[in-house]
Amino acid sequence: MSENGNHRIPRQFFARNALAVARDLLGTVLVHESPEGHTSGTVVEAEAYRGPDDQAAHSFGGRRTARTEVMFGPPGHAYIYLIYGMYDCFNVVVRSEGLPEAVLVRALKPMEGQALMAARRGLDPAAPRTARQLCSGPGKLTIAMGINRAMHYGADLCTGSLYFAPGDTIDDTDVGATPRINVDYAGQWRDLPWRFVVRDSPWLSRR
DNA sequence: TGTCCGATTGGT
DNA sequence: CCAATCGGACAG
Repeated sequence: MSENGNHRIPRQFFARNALAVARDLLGTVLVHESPEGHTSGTVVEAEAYRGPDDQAAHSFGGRRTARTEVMFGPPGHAYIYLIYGMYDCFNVVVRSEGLPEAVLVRALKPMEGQALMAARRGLDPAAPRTARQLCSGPGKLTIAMGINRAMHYGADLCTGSLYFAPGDTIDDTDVGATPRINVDYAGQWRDLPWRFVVRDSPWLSRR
């Protein structure tokens, strides 16, 4: 369907290190214009992954395989991977070609198309607690937004139907930084505060 | 080819 | 706390 005023955040925005992009992605709006309908949500939680030095990153050690290939390409494309054999996680490739960095989008505040999101998630759209469960985790938001690896791996987020649009500007005082979730295997990188959140947002992952 | 395990989630 | 579930990474 047609858009009114929404425009895509330009590739230049993503051509920076993962920490800067993860922080600045807070407040922007992830939009997916899919055949089934239009959904969108404001980013409230994102994590930075910096390969090849970052032991938590899939690109650690310069690991370049069919899965991580897109991380080595130009910024502004989707890196999507299957986790635990069940869920797809959505990342934006950042920095520049040859430097495999990415930002994992972990939670959104649902905006447009919440009924469609609930349907995709198999939740009762009328239940009072549903809104909170729609996009409060990386595996949940891909389902709610209709994002999957078959359709979106490597997708150009600056030209296609899946993109980020400008949204709220989040002041530094409203940004929290904590260690990333579930990266206990990452040695000294485990405790780095590379998870950025909108402070006190009710839409974050993990209750 | 075989084995191990995960950037998660939802139920016990 | 724990099972679900399967592709990727790597050893042999």
